Amino acid sequence: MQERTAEQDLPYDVFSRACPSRGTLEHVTGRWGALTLGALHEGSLRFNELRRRVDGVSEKMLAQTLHALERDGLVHREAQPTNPPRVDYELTPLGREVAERLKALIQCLEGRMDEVLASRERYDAQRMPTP
Amino acid sequence: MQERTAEQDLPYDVFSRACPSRGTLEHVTGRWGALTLGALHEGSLRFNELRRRVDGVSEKMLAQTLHALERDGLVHREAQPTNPPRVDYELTPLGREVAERLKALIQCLEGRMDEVLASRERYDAQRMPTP
DNA sequence: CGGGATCCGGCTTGATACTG
DNA sequence: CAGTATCAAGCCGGATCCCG
Repeated sequence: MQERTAEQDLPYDVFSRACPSRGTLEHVTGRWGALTLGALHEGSLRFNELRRRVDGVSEKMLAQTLHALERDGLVHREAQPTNPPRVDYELTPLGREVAERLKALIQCLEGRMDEVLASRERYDAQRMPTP
Repeated sequence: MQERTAEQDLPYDVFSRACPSRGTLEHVTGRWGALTLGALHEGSLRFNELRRRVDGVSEKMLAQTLHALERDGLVHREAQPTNPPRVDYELTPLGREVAERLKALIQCLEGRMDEVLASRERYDAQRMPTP
């Protein structure tokens, strides 16, 4: 048996610069990726619904984010050739698993923000006694 | 009981542009934040150990990342005034909880990369029939 | 060893305008 | 409605030099 630092013998290691899993992790946890997956975890949404839900995202970045997530197989795009066009985005089974974990992280953070904010105040106070 | 889109009545909502939780989420899930927390989840590490473990990070970005995580109360910095100096970084209890969730996400992704890669090939093939 | 300060190129991002 | 195209700006991130 080989000596290894990782606890499992997975073929993909996000800590390696060259591993493709790092790119996917960045799509998932990126600024807009995380929020997009979080929003879609609550249910299927159309483009502009998503845009409103993810406060602050631009059209371009939302489109770009959705493309990356669709390419990675986390989001499914359902376009209906009607007029006006209607496009729904929803999570794939894989996307749902990822979003589940992401949501656990987000809720953990949201629930502990008081501690975070308190820590920030302590940190800042200690560094800025008398400017 | 109020009608709400969110499933819980938390005071912090990461979907709002102005909520401080969004900033913390970005520190945690940011390019280097996620990998740094992941690395520290395996145990306490010194600056340059961390630098080697998180393949590709520069001194500046690692320092910057560690400051943000320390300020948010996720990482504890233990400096020993020896010569040469020795500084150890370790997760706080709060940081451990966050890292736990993060690790679940990372391992989920690493374990499903074959699906992701297959999806990418399908996506690319469908868009590039004959350049 | 463990950083801080500075410079600077380029990728990411945000407006805006346009299309189907 | 659901995007694409274009372009300028700005911040990210790397390289370098420095210090305790």
